[in-house]
Amino acid sequence: MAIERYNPRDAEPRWQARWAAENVFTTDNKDPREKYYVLEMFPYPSGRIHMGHVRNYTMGDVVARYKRARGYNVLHPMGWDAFGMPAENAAMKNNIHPKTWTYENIATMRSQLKSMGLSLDWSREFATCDVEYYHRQQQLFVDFLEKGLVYRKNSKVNWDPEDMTVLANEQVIDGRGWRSGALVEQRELTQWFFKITDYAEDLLTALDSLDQWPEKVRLMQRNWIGRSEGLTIRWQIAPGTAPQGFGEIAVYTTRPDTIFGASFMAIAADHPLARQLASANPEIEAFCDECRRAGTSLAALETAEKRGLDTGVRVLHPYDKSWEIPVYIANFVLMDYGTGAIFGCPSGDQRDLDFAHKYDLPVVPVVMPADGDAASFKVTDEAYIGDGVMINSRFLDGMVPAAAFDKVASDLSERSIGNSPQAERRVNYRLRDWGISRQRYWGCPIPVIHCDDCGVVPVPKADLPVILPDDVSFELPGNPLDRHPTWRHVNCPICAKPARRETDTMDTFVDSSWYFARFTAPWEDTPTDPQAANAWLPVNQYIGGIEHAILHLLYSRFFTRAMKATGHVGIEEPFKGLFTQGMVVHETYSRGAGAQREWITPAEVKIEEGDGQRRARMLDTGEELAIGSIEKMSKSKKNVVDPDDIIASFGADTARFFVLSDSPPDRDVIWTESGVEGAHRFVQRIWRLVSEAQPALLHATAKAGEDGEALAVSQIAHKTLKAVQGDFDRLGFNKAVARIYEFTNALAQPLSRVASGQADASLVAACRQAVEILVQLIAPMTPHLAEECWMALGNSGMAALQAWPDYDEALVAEDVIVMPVQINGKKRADLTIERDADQTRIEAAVLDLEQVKSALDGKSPRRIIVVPQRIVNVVI
RNA sequence: GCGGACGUGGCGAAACUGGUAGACGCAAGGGACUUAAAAUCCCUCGGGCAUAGCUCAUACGGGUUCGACCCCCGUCGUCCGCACCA
Repeated sequence: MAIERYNPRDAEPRWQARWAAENVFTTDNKDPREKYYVLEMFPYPSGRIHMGHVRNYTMGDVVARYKRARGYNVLHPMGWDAFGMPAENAAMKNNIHPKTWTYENIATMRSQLKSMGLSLDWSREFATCDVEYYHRQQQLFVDFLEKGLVYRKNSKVNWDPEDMTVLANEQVIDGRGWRSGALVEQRELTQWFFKITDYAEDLLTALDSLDQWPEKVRLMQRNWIGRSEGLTIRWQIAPGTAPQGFGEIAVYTTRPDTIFGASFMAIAADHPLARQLASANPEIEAFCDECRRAGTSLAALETAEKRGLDTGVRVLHPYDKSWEIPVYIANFVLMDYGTGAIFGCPSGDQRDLDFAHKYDLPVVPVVMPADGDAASFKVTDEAYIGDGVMINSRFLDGMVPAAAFDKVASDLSERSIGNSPQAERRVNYRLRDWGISRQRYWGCPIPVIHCDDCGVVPVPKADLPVILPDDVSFELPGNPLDRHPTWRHVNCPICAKPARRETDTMDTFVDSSWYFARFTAPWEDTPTDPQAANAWLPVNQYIGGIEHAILHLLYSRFFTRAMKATGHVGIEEPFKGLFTQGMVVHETYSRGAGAQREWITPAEVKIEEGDGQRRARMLDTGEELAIGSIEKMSKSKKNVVDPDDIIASFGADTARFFVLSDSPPDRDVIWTESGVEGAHRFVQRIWRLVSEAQPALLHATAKAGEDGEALAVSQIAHKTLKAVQGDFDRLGFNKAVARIYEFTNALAQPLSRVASGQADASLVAACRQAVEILVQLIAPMTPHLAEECWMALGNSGMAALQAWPDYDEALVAEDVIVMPVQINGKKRADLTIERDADQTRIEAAVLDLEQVKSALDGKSPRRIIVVPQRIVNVVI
């Protein structure tokens, strides 16, 4: 009988249509079953989906389908992170409206995602650029404003003078705008900020509770928040050395114990004292300007020389009024950390040491190793930063640094200058407040109005949404909202006099900081339905790229807290489980070299293998190409494989199965043509095995046999079921794939016997049950194939709706097991024995083995180690 | 510089809590079927000696243990994150 090859082009759209028609994946909030929320990071609608999306959404879909089978009420939604610069860039370049561009891209990508057969609840879909969505975001903003979680302040920003816009630090490359190439300026602008620092401590300590997050991500967030404990010390200025009005300088230090090693003080170029001095002294002014310019380029910091300028100002040592210390302006001191001023202890800090050498300042060692000799210990080229014992520090001598820290802290805290203590213990964070103002069109308008009389007035909720105008032009650089003829002119909501709208829009990271909450009730006219949000959140399993380890995931954690403070949710942590998946990478192909190098896309390349050689040739001309390194798929290297092409030639199931195979999901997976073909072979093989045996399986009536081959088939089926279940629980998709391959290999023989009529009724019955289990195991990964097989087996209903089978413990645990027998730690024999055999019985059986007898040669063993059900080791 | 992760066949990788190292897939080689090809099926596949079995082998050098890819110490290498944070 001729078996037709499985045809995904026919089967896949058919099942997708049926799932949609029967609303199989639409989620009901009122469903009483236990809830499970699985979410993948939503895509930016850049134009087309790429293989990274395929991998990300396939993993999430496996979890969703698996959890659904396990009886959960699963929420698995999809949306679009749709505001952002690329739409405006496209508008400027191609004269297409950002809105048109974005929604067209969404339409394309939506149909691409649908062709993957993802079990998504499309009824909850939204884009962040939908008025419906950003309306609610404006409501949130107003609530945050009322709660004091939003404020305005002057802030230094990277300003691109050509494009007339603010750039993020990442968009400044070597001091120039990434688009315009213009030299970036530092500008002071009034910007809106979210008070994320209010939650710094909480965001830090709560990381400990996120035990289903990768340790790596938690560590990155810990470092980003950057907590330090120290002391702010006020140093008095030596009379007559500083301009009027400056009597002291406050310094933040984490090492007050090293105070007797101080040999200079350094302040930032933007420190008030530095500014004051600069205004009266051109030399100082020039130096400060230079420091500011250098600060523009992040990359330059790596190599920038530590430089300083002696201001002539002197401060008095807190413990010795006769000890004067010079004050420098230095290019490495940051105004926005601590107090913008430091004291330098060259012996205990490499940077301070370099500075001291350069400007010939004293180097006094104050900490030495515990076993050191105070008389001879010197710091010359390398600062000593380790623990140890205090020296050259008067009354601190002999203490450990931690004790010296406490002594100085309590000492100076009790003294006062004027009415306040000379020093205070302080906790500092590296984390800055989140600046969200963007001088852009394609973003959520910040809903406030500037009135000359009433100041900054939030737009009343009844007047929301503030809708982006459609009639804007992109012919000129800058923010189109600024030059719109009418949009910005409104009346003040308080005094009704003419006023101006805020024309800045919000950072797009705001949009993605709460979308997961919106999915729980996207129909509400408030940002959330707190009841629904609390029922679904936190997201049980969030899946996305490691590149969002800090920004998006930290902002979302802050936002959830802010939403709790304003009554929109009752929880603090948005994501209970987080999984960061690896990238899809591909070999690169090219011809030519250097500047002439031309990259060739894999679709035009064929690979030849043999005799240990691997060659790449042009498909059409046969020209040999250079095979380059394996890299992330990117347009510039052209090593991109289009998911549409793969789905068209192999089907979605093959693509899905391939991205789950081979590599652990948190590591990069290498896309190879032969690997895809392997996955496709598997899909065809399953179909062939099922359809060849189908006529016989359809008529299986007997009970599965409890011995011989039928038992073996049942055992492997249930063992695989148990193992794959565990793999899915731990997101070990590559292991699940391997086990399913093994299972399939084991079924091939019995099934071919079934197909050719050589199997007895009990084997046929066992095979039928095993095949059904196989189909259910593959259903989360290759759902269309599973439906097709499920139907072929004569079952009614859809595979997608079947409950996960329970494995039979009796079939998983065998009565008789094979234990490896080692002699002196090396495997020498196998022992077949009852599973529950006791120590004595095993020892006796082992000593009876030929290999053991000959090794012992009549002697008795020194020891026999028996690990029940695992291994035996005979020590001779 | 600071912090972290990783290192296993030709390749991607398995190996539970310290218990048979290399499952599974890819590639390769050989064979069957076929006029032929595709598809499919069977065999081999870490190194060495030898083909039964022995021996070496999880980056390298030590250690702990009856037993180490796994734990400890040291060395080398790769990747990632942060980076003037006082």
